[in-house]
Amino acid sequence: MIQFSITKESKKSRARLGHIKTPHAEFETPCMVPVATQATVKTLSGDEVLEKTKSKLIIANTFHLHIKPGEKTIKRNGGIHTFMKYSGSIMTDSGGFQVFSLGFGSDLQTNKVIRAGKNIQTVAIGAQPKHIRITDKGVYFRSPHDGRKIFLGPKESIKIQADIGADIIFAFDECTPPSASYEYVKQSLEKTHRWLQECISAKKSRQALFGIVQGGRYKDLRIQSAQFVASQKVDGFGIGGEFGSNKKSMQTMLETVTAYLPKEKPRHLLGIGHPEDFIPVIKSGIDTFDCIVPTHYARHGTAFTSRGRLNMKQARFKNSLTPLDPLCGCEACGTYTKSYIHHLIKAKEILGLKLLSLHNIYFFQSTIEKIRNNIKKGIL
RNA sequence: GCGUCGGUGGCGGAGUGGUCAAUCGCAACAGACUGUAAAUCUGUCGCCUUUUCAGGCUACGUAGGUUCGAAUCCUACCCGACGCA
Repeated sequence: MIQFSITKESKKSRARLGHIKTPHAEFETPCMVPVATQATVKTLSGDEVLEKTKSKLIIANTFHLHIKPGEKTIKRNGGIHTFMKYSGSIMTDSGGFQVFSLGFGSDLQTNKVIRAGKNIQTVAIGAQPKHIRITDKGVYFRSPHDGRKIFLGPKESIKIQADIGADIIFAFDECTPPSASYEYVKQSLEKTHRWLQECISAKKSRQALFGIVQGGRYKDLRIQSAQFVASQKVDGFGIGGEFGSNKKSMQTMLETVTAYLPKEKPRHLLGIGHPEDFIPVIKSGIDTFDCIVPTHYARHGTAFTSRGRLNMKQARFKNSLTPLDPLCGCEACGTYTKSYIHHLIKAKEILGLKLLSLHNIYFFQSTIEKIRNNIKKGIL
């Protein structure tokens, strides 16, 4: 179980300051949740995440941990916290995103957010992805590693998540593709809602269960979903999928959704979080959100800074003796020059990826800390 | 000294008469990435003309030659590897 309290509500927007206490840690919201798909925030140890990136909540993945190493192994280790030696709070995503990423996402070669101008084939009602099969009971996957068949439905997901042992677990949903037709999303939504009820009755543990609001880019479906999930016995809310092809439509949609959610329960936005998204997302009433961006971009050589993105592969940093961001208080910025980090990245040294991951997460959290302060001061 | 094989763009290495500014790999340069299979993917990569499905120039060790046409054939020279003295 978790405790959530709201410490301040903005008068200027739907933003709120909050406090979450889980069996493992407590922290202030809004905050960004680093992604630890395979029980590691890639390149960082649990201690490093906790002590060097200001992150007290991370999110791991049910589907991937089920395949490797298997939930039983994690259980034998005493649960995911002791397994990965992270003493903060942990969420597990249910595997619902893999219904998209290994399904239509893979077929259409698209991400969950479509860039404006990019045309993706519409997914019509009744369509099935090539490599997985979505049924009323759950989803037949193929393991990305060896191709073996894996079935995941609401009961299976909840059971696996119980063994993994995170503080907060998510209901099994279908994350619909951004190009899904209205009819497809409508039908999928009914299934996701049914699955939520099955998740609720399957849950035996004391873990907090978050139900997920879907509905794609269709406002009435989003409202319908928010109302349904709000009516269920859940401890909080996840908001998933895509919200339209521009940032403005995302904020509008999120404001619509949160308006239908009881304010005393926490809201987690799944898989969104470029720095330019922070303010619109937080202003629309989101408490936590996870994103691969800080770590994923780090491994591709990008540093996020108060002066924008830096592509650390570029030769212009070869002899730059200043830190990534002079305003940043992270270990990487306090210790190393851009010249050194540029060298590490060019030389494909692992430390470079690690320092950028550490910096990016710290930078994201610091930026959000400033936003929290602005809410506190009544500016936002 | 004789013989054999070889010298190709930053590097490695294809190509053996025209469709070759030259396959490919690496490096370099630029870009993408939003509930992470992928530390990955995409583009550019001789020089010049504003970018161009456009045009011009210089290129395959050096210098000549054969040919309508040569990185590709011939001659000489230089350099390298190996073999024999």
